[in-house]
Amino acid sequence: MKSEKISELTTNRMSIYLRCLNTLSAAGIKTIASQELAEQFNLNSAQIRKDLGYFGEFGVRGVGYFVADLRNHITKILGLDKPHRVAIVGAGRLGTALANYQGFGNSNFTVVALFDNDGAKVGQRIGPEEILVHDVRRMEKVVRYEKIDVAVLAVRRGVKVKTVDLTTSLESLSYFLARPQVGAVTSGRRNARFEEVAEQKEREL
Amino acid sequence: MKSEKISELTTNRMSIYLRCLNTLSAAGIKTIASQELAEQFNLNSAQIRKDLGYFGEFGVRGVGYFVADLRNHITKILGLDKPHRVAIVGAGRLGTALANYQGFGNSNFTVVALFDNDGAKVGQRIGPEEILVHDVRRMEKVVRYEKIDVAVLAVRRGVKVKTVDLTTSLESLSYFLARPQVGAVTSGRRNARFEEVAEQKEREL
DNA sequence: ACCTGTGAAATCGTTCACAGCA
DNA sequence: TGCTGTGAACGATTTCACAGGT
Repeated sequence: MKSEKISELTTNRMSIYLRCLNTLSAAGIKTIASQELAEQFNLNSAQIRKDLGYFGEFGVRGVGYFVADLRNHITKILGLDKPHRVAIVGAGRLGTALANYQGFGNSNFTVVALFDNDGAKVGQRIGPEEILVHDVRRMEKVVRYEKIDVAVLAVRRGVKVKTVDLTTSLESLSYFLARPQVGAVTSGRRNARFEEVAEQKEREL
Repeated sequence: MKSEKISELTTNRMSIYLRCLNTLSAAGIKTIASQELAEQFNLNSAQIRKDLGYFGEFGVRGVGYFVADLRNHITKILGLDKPHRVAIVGAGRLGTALANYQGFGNSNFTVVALFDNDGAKVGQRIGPEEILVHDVRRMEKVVRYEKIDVAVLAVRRGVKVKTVDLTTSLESLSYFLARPQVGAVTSGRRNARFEEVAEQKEREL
């Protein structure tokens, strides 16, 4: 375990390993070798060992990794054992779909607020959780008050539609959130603390 | 212009350049230097010149690139001057949303078929274009008959939700489709000919 | 015997820096 | 002079290969 900078490529893969470990765990599989894990994603087994090696020595020589054990480690490493409070900026179709999306239900990400600059939308409550749509101008205040630590841009003036893998992105982001000062993002030019989810013209998905 | 393998990173950026050129063109701007273009995306100007350099010499020293000209070149390079016929596999919520999605309207991608293994869905017609839902078992036949050259997986058994940038991905894919034998994908582990859009559990977006 | 952990090598991608042309 | 095109330098990431535990 070295204290190098961790690249986003690595944290993305950590998230993928975690999903695989969850499946293995559910299937009752107790141990797994890097070689077997690698075959699931056609990755090189050395890459998996290297990725894990940045964070510690979790394996047993001659055996492999204990599934439950490694799963716990990665969950901690990615900061997924701590809750995250998410704001969605843009209460259009995509933002609304995200607010309704139950897929985060069993994760530690909770959508706690929406923001929009359309006065007609401000004050509305969206989805089963009745999440309030705030005026964007009140963002700073609401972010502080609601202790929001992740923002998802679901709308912005612009030309592009850009969608990212929400689960991997949020889990990867969680890693960097868990290390306020330490790990600067070494790959990619995006600011890891402000994950863009979509930029679109007028029409939304 | 060398005949090197083109990486997916490059074709992705080509798609981005194209979008920018469309905007510049609409704004009536005639020429652009790599430096100015680079500033739009905080990229290095050499990277843009290098990317373009894989495909030819499109610039004029001392001037830059002619917007209309470069736009035409990139459109051709990405194979976007030729139509693509898209099938969506999975007629669940996401697949239906994609079939309804008008965002491809002015592009050369046309959704011509949906597939599902749910007998209740087979035979239905989706969206304003009334795209027919076929039985997955007839996929091979329909693909041939409808001359489908791009498939989008909108559903699959699995655990993950994975979303990719549709526009950039399809445009990038188009490049590799345009070169049947030549350019193998050099980066990434996905098969460029089978672009995955989403894998989800039961519930869909 | 098997599989991890990790330096070293190889590969891949980006940026520099400058020759050369308009 | 200004900007392209590109070899060379650099930096980052992946893969090899093997020493070292169990």
